Amino acid sequence: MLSLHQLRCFLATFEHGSLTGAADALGYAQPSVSEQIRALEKAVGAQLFRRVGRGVVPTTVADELRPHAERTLGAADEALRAVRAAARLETGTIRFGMFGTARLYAGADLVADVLERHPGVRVELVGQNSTEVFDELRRGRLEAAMIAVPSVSSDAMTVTPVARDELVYVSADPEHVSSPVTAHRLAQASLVMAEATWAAEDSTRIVLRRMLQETGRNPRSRIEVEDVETAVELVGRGLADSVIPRGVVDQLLPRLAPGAGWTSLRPRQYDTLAIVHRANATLSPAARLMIELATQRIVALTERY
Amino acid sequence: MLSLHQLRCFLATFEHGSLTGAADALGYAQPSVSEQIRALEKAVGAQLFRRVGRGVVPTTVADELRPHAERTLGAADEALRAVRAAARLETGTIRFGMFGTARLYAGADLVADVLERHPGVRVELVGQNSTEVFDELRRGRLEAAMIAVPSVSSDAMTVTPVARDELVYVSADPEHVSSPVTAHRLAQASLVMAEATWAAEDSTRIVLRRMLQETGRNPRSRIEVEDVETAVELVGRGLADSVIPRGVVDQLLPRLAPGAGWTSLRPRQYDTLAIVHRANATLSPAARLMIELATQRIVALTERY
DNA sequence: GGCTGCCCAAGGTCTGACCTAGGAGTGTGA
DNA sequence: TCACACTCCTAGGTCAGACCTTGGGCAGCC
Repeated sequence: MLSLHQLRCFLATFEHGSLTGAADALGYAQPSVSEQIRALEKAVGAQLFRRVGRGVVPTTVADELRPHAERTLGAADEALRAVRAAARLETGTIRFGMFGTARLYAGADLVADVLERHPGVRVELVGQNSTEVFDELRRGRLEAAMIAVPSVSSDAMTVTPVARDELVYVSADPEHVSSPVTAHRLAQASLVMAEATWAAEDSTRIVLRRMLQETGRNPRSRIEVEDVETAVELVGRGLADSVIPRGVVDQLLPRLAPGAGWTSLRPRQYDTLAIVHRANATLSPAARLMIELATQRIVALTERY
Repeated sequence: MLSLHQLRCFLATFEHGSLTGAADALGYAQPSVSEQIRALEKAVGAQLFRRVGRGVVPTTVADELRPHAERTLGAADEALRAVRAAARLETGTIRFGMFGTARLYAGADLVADVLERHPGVRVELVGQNSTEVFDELRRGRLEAAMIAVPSVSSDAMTVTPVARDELVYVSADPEHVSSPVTAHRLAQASLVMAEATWAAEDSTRIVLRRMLQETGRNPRSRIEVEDVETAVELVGRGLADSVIPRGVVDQLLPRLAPGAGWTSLRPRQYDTLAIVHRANATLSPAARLMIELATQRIVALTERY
């Protein structure tokens, strides 16, 4: 069986024209190199050197092999170099999970933070929705993520809360936000909710459903849209009200719904922002980096309230 | 230390998403593959797979490694393929030594013979002069050769005579070739001799010198030229006479010296055409091929006389 | 909750990669 | 021409590691 070690010995021997010289250069005893060459000759099925009194002389078959040996060793070196660079976060890809709305107020800054410290890397922020991200984590396709969880609990996952974000009621009608919104009023509201695809599992809705269960009603939305931006824009046009995280309010309301206002729910409701990864997993440097930077960003944004 | 074996296991695991699957595909037990992956991870200094309940999932570092691993294994395969093809005489170079005049009457045909049987190979017929070729052989740069030797004898070389070629006297003056030329007449002749560079060691001259030693004279040439063609042409113009192998007479006289004639020496003198290679050397298929074909050609040409 | 499938860990065998020591051949210099 | 220097090979011994089998733990599925 062919091996890189044999090729290394072959090249050294070829260049020195001598097994002893090659052995010295490689730091081995001469018989060791001799053995490798013999093994290589057996592997390729042809004599590579003529043993001629003083030293050895490559055959034409050796001439043929040499460029291929160099290419092979070069490719192996390159592989090692590339992987080490990736492991040191000099190149390669950093993949991190993040749910849709969190990405709205921390995503771009987080990516900027990473790129500043590690200019060579690619960054992938994956996941539109918390539960989707959660699933990727369970399957191991994702190492760690920042997600919004209504209740902090899991068995196979380690969930580390880093901040909480209040869910607030937004509306273009000043009367709707003149005082905190109770469960009763919420049940009657005409709402637009984002993340249509994942409606049933969306974290915000789970919170709302739990709130409304006390009144014996089911939460109903009048409009379903895919992204929060659209939802906020619809609120701005006065077509519906919505419930969104407080952080998103600061980020989107001035731009997309300048006339709208907001108020708390009563009782106040919160999404918990947490770092999640598989239990018993040792985290890679890349994951640790992302967790640290994401936490800093989220905490800085949410502790102002 | 990185090894091809590790890369093979890595790729199989990557593709199957499972150590067991990779082990089955490679024909190993699962713990063996597991061990290789662990060794590879240690070698590159990064985790390549997350062990996640059912199966394993490649990390982004593994994504980075994969194309390099494929390139490396591909290059190794290519190396093996190229060398095996060269060893089977499908590609690569065949190098064979041949002295100047022999090449004149067998060279082109010999090359044609080789190319007909092995269309993919390159052919190198090296050596202008017998002694030069002999030296290349001693140094191992050449595996085997057909050379002209005045006397068949050597210590470190195996010399196998395959034919002999008579040395004949050629002249444009019919009177000079009307009867066999004795040593006495030869000593007085005005001669043109080829292979000026190697004058002292040229095989033909050694024969002549030995012949003339009996008369107590030294051979003297009036003209020295590099190649036999020029010598024959000068003979054709009547500027000098010469002594050349009989085979060359048939080949060159009609074309380069149409008016010239030839006669034997008295006593007759011969160059021995022999296959030479280092003693105790096992010959490669390429060398055996060249020896066989060259012998056939030379024998076919010389046995007519 | 049992079953299956997958991984790791432990322990044993055997190949092969390495060493040292000694013998044979060749080229060089006295 | 002889001895020395240099190269290669062979022989025999050590040790790492590549492979195996067996058994245990954990996740996902019926």
